[in-house]
Amino acid sequence: MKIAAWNVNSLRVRLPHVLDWLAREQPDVLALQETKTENANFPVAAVAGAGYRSVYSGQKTYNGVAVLSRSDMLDPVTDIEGLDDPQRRILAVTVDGVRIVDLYVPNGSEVGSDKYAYKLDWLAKVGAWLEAELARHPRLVVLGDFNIAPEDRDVHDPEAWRDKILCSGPERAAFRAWLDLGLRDTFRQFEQPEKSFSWWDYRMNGFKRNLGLRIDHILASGGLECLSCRVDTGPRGLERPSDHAPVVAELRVGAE
DNA sequence: ATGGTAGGTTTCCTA
Repeated sequence: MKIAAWNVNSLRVRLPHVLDWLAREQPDVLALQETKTENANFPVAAVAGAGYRSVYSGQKTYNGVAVLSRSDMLDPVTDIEGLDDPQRRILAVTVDGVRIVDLYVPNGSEVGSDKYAYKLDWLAKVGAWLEAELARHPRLVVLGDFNIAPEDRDVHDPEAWRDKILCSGPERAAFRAWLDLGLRDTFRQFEQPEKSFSWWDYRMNGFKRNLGLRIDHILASGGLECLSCRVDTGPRGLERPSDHAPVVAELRVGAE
């Protein structure tokens, strides 16, 4: 299964990039974040024209997640017990026996802010749900925009970002706690170029100067073998790009 | 400490 995660920062604006990328990369599954599209306006027909089915959980203006797949998607879940959240950030589906959890983790704005407290609470509650989801589904993928750079090597300037949002100790601890549930960061299973990132600020020529962070991730459970994982920086260099690049992994059902 | 850019039922909010 070739699977990818991409924060598109408005699917309406990015639809041409997404359709071109699907045609070129031919993934089995593409998980989108920040679609910023109400369900009634989701571009189902354009996506179907590219050979993909759509499942989505959207809202006006902010957030929004969707999964595009060549195969049927079963048992969609958009809300979890104990998290009464109107923000559309979670979408789980099952494709070919693999449980796929598409997440748009809250940004958190600033360490110490109300949004930061919401982020940490969200991470704890979703983590508890993932633990149960892992017990139900030995073949589990958790992917999307985590808004967490797990380690200093995931940050272009670790000292400037020290204890800042996306890099703070509690955020990194929450990420590690998710790994400790039995998930692997597939990107780090392979040798990677130095300064590999998945997001670059639109400001200050961030992409051209590679002033990025690696905050988009594909985590896989022990029931899945990962054959490769990379960031495709190509779309970030296009005209009118998303500020994120797609992360792509090849998974195979393992022995477990 | 500030600002730069992008998207959105836009004159601020979010990232």
